[in-house]
Amino acid sequence: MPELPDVEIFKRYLDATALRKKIKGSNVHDADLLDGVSRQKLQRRLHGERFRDTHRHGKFLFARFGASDWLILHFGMTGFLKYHKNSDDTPDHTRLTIDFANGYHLAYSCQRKLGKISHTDSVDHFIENQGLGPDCYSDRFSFEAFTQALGHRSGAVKSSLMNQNRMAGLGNIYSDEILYQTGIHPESAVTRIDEETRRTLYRAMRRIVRVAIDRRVTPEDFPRNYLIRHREEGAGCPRCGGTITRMKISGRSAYVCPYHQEKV
DNA sequence: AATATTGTTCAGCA
DNA sequence: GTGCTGAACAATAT
Repeated sequence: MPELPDVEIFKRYLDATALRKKIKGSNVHDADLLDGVSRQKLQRRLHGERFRDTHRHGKFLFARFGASDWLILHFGMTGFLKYHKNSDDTPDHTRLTIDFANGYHLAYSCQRKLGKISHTDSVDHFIENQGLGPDCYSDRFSFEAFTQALGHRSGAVKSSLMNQNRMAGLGNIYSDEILYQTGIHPESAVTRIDEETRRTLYRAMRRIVRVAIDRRVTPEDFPRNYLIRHREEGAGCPRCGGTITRMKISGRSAYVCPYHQEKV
């Protein structure tokens, strides 16, 4: 699940639950996921602190504790958070637990271990070092910034939308959705897309991310004519009566309605 | 059994 | 050096 809208929901969840609660301790259950920080260092630093502030950039969630210590969570393909009291409610595949003085725990679960747990004292430096492009849902991400991020790329437009170094936040599901709703074939070359179409693409991106967050990324609550509700081979396209097909682009499955998504 | 799955990274190639 | 593609990574589900 975790693309930008999912991570935004995780951020709000953390804000509504674990923020400002006193941290009694923490436990990194699986050191495989640690990136650039040792288990001892992270556990020692968290001890006795509180999360004071959160931030999201693309698919990364940052939670500040202490003066300038940030816990960084990336959710890979299967990560999520759960704030719970009873140990019975601990999710399967919990890789990190943070224990609060009020008896609650924040669990970070990640079945497929493709997520990352790290630490930084500067979010800006982390974003820089990671080579992340601007957050594609930020107020500052204007149409001009979008145009610049796409650049004059040679490859398929879907690959550029998903390239975190150009703009951060979109993954396989939402890049498909954006292209589906704008009627652009995912293999279209970026350079062949004219300004008017690019503007349509930009607007669709902003709208779709907003709708996804508003609906709490619950697919059943998405409008019925969204691709996400019909994301399987052979499904009927609710916009034109065509048939949804699957194809490989940059090693990922792209779902497309070839009847109304034209290659340009 | 084979193949699928929302993510990133890195080798290989043009 | 640049930029793109596809395999690899891990753990299931179908």
